[in-house]
Amino acid sequence: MNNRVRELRTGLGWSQADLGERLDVSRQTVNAIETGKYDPSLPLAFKIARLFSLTIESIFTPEA
Amino acid sequence: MNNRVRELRTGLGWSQADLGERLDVSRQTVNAIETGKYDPSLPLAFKIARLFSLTIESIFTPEA
DNA sequence: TCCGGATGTCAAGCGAGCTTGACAAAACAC
DNA sequence: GTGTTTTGTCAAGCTCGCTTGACATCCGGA
Repeated sequence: MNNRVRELRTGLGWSQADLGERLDVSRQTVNAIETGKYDPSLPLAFKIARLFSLTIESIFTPEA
Repeated sequence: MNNRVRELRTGLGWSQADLGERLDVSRQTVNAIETGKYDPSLPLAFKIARLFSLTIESIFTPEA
C-alpha cells in the first residue's frame, strides 16, 4: 500500500508529532505509516482523509 | 463504522461464502464485517470497493 | 559549539483482524 | 416434513495496528 501522507504533511509544514496529535495517534504510528511499515486501520484512514479534505482513494493506493 | 456490504452482496444474489471467495477471505470474516463485529483492514476495504465498483467512502461510513 | 526539534527504530505489550474447525438455528427447496 | 443452504456464533491461534518508553542520529539556530 503506497500513500501520500508524508507529502501532504510536509506540505503543511507539520512534524510527524504534529500530525499524530491531530489524528490522536502516536508519532511512531505516523512514522510507521509514512515509511510503509504497516497500513493504517480503516477508521484511521478515514481520519487522515478528512484531515486533508481528500478521499481515501486519492491518498492510499494498493500496490497490487 | 457502518457499511452497506450486506445490501450490496444480497443485491447480487451472493451468499456470504460467495463474497468471501471473491475477496479471498473466510465467510466468517464477511459475516463479522456485515454484523459490525469489526472493521475490515484498509487493503480489504479496497478489495470490497473494487469488487462492487464503488468508492470506499460510498460503502463505509465512520459512525462518529 | 552546543542544544532542541525532528526522524528512525527497537522492545514489550495489548486489542483488532483474520484463520480453520465446529455446531446450532433459520431459511429454502422439493 | 425431510434435506440442503445459509447464517450466526464460538474457540483457539497467529499476525497486524497501535501504545509507551527509550535511544541514536541528524540537522538548524543561537
